[in-house]
Amino acid sequence: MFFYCVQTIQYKFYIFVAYFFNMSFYNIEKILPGHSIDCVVFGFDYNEQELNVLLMKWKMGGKWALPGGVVYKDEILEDAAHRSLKERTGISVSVLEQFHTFSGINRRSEEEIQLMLSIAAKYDIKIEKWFRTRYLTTGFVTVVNMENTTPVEDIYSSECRWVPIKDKPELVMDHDDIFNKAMDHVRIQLSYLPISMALLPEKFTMKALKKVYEGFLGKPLERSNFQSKMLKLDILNRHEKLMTGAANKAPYLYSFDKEKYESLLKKGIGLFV
Amino acid sequence: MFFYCVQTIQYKFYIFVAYFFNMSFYNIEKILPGHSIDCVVFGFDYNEQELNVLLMKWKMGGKWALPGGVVYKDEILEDAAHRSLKERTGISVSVLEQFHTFSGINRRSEEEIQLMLSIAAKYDIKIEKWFRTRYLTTGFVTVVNMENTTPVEDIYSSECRWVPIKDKPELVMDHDDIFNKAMDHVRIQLSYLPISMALLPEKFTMKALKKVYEGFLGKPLERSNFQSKMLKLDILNRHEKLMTGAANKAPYLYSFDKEKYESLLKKGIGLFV
DNA sequence: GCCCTATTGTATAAAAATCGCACAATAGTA
DNA sequence: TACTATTGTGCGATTTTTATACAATAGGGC
Repeated sequence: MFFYCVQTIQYKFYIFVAYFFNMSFYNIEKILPGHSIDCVVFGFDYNEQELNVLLMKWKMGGKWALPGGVVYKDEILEDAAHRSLKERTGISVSVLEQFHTFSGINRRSEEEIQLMLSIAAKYDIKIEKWFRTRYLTTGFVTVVNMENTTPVEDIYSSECRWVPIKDKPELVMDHDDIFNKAMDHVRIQLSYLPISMALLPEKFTMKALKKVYEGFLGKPLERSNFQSKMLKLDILNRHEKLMTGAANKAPYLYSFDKEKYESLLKKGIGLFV
Repeated sequence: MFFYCVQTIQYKFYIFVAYFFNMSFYNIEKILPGHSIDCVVFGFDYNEQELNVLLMKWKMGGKWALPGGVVYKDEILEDAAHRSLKERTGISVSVLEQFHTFSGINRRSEEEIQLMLSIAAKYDIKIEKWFRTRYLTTGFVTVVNMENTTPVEDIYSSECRWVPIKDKPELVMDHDDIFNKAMDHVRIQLSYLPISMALLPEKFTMKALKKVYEGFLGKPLERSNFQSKMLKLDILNRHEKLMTGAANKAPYLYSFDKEKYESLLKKGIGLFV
């Protein structure tokens, strides 16, 4: 026991697994069985001023999913998350924070298994047992500045792009649960940390910052009070005005003061803290 | 691959593993390989008015550890945590919340492996590979009322008891990291949720409630303001006075109003909430 | 019983934070 | 030049927080 051995499996099955998990034949023996990671990457669309999430559309089955991947035997979960996200979407992020490990017995529904099997039948390989293999997955979350990103689909997905969270489609497996839990996680953090720096471009308007908060909180905030509250935190620098071409007063651009921001992050803004 | 089979292993090795993991011979084939759980159980000592943590002392090696255990193939992590805690310490809790999954490559230090091997040598079995097998573990945390508990060691531990957190000894493997992360988790929760109900007896003094908060926050709070803040939350009922025999004014006893407590828990007490 | 001590419950003033609304400033348009 | 939509800011009213004071009181010592 505990010295698990890989059973003799047909070459075709290897290929199938490689297809499914974006791994070369060589890497299969390097993966840690039974555990995967999934990433919930939030981005802010500065033009539309709304919150987005990074999704990919699986070629096999055509459903949308969070970008995720396997963990290698010599890799911690955090590294697996960074690597997988980069490999599968082309996006590198500096911070990925784990928020929950999902261990449902049947994370794949029976309908999804049947769908996969009907597709896989074309490949003429026995994969039912594989689809029924239990995988735990650890969810990671991060927020990034959409502007600097160009999501690229990998060979196992037909699409990879930002989707406004108000338009989020139903996701595969238990990915909707993962997404919702990520929202909760960020919402709670927002109450005691200003985590919005990574979401916005270098310079941004106060309106955009407010939209970020409203996006996660799911409710409108009072404009002038939000502004004064943020300014009073003393983590913003003011720059030139932004001429939009609209017939109204031009807003100032702001940026985060990195040092002050970091020290406030450490301190937190809590009830007793 | 992915159909893992248990290699032929000597009977003695089975026994050893059963010894180590508190499992009957039969259960060995039912466990999910590679993933375990560990529980950080906080209790409040109403007499000494201080925060404690539930620890067990391993017979093998004599070091202290958090109570933990394996996960069965047909079990989610949450159930595994409840079952393991009950089996290994005799303590049943209503809520166990996961807070982090620890995936370090070498969660067991080289010294610990050598120590275990030197002890295991007496059993005349090859176990080095087993001790080097990688296990991820998910940390769970809960708070309970110590008064109603009687920790009982299992056959693999020489002791199981409450330890004041100020006296916490060094723990095995990465259990100190797990403990610290649990403290952080509760401290953050404390900032937006009154989570102290489970820690205290039915009726308690305001002083005890304050000690709970101070225990997690690690800093003193102002007495009268703490009192008025708590009363203003409107979740406490006041009862008869407690005659301690001390030469001073007797404090009232309080209890949580379950309904109001639950609704406040749902609502939270946050910055924008 | 009478003073003393340590602790508890509460009141309150001062300071700070929050909230709602008003209003001036202004980039562009008609 | 008037008008519109939006932004930055001021400010009083209200609420919350903080620090401190003080009365109440259970028991001990005499």
